[in-house]
Amino acid sequence: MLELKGHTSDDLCRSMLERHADVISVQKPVVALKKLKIIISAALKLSNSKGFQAMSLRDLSKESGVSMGGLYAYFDSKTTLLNMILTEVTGAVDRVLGNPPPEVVSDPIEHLKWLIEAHIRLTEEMQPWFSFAFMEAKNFPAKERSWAVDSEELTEALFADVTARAIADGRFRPGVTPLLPTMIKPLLQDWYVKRAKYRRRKVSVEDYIAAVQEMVLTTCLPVDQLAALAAR
Amino acid sequence: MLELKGHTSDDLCRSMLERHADVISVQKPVVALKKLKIIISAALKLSNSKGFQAMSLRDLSKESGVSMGGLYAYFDSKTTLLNMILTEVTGAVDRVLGNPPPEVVSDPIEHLKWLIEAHIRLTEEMQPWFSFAFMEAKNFPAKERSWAVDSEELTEALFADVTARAIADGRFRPGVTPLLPTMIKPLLQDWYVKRAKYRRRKVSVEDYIAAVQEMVLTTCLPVDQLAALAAR
DNA sequence: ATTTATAGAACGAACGCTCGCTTGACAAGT
DNA sequence: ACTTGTCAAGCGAGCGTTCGTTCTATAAAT
Repeated sequence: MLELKGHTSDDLCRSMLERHADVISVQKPVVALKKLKIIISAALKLSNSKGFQAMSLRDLSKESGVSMGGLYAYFDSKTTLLNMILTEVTGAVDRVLGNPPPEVVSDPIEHLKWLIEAHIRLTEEMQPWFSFAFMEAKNFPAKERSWAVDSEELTEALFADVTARAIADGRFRPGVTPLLPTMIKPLLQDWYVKRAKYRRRKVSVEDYIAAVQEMVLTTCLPVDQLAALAAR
Repeated sequence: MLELKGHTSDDLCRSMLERHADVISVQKPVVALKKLKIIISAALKLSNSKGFQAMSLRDLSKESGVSMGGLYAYFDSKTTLLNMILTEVTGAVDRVLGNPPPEVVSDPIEHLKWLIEAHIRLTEEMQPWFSFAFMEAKNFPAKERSWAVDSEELTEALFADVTARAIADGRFRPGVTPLLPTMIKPLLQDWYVKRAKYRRRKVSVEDYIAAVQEMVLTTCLPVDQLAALAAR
């Protein structure tokens, strides 16, 4: 099974500490990491249930057990807190999807299947982070919003690249819709946007990965290869 | 081309006036309709750019040109305003998708294609309303949220029904993923959630409808029918 | 004259954020 | 061994502001 590394909440908070050392006034790394994890986990919990805007810092203080003043040792404004979280999410996407294992890059179809699996597994392990990013990125100041869009387009570009390579190599059915790379994204996003629904219906990650791969491949592979695919 | 009726902003606001006559204190229908249209359109504009929570009633007052007191002649709380809009959206979905033309209901595959087209065309014409519903439904009190989920599941149920009929009739490939009806929804939603992206890329409604139909049908039709489909 | 509609000041609550004070761990000085 | 000094860390009442909502005075329509 595909293994991904470096995005436990521990890893992510450690990365946040480094990235925002200028704004975080707590010096001792052990203390800082421990508290930051608590604060971020509380922030994700509250934001994902009522929205980031609707979460007041008093809510966050109560949920995390850190006082108002204490919170401001970890960020200098509520908007900074938002950006700190969003930055880690896009960072994780770039790091994971941008580094495919060497054995898949030579075959565009294997690469495509890997991208689908890696994306779904990553969002599964970082589920609250992705829900947060998806829900909140829209509602914010022009600056932050535009790079949220950029990040979305960057992911899509990975699918567009691999699709273009497959077409150039004659591995896809002629005339397959040019919208294919665009349409993969919403299928991947549904896994974390509607996570509760899939949990309720007992759909496993593996089920979902297989379903998306099936749908995408049947859309783009040459017709004469589909029988073999279905037979597996 | 498929024609849908009864969901211009005029129709929708008229319906809002009837449905919430108890809460709207303005008596003269002509005046009420005119102003309500202005208020709702301003509310959708502001909400879709900064989020419903972040839209203050002072923003809304300024944008619509209606005073604070004036606004409260049309709703008795900000939450009521939210519900008034959401109610019209789910109402339109039920009305349109629940009434397929007689000529398609006998054939599950035609019915499926019609559902896809009707959903995308409806969300195209009511785009700001659907964006609003999608973005805001999540962040709200248990009551409103649960029926937002219900409404989502109801739409999905229509796809599940028609899929089940197609399978019973032997019209689908054996072993097609049971997740198919679930996965159609995010494809349909992408049209209004990421409307700006598709506009920027000059993707027309017709293009998008065709692409979704292609993707769905290639996933579920028997392999020996796909060549014919591709040839069209 | 009476009803209907509108404007905008006013209100209490809650917001993000600040700041002076307390705490506690640890090292220096005796 | 004990006291003292130091400073990072944490606290929460309070600041100015803005929120949703209400109210009263006025204007318009009938």
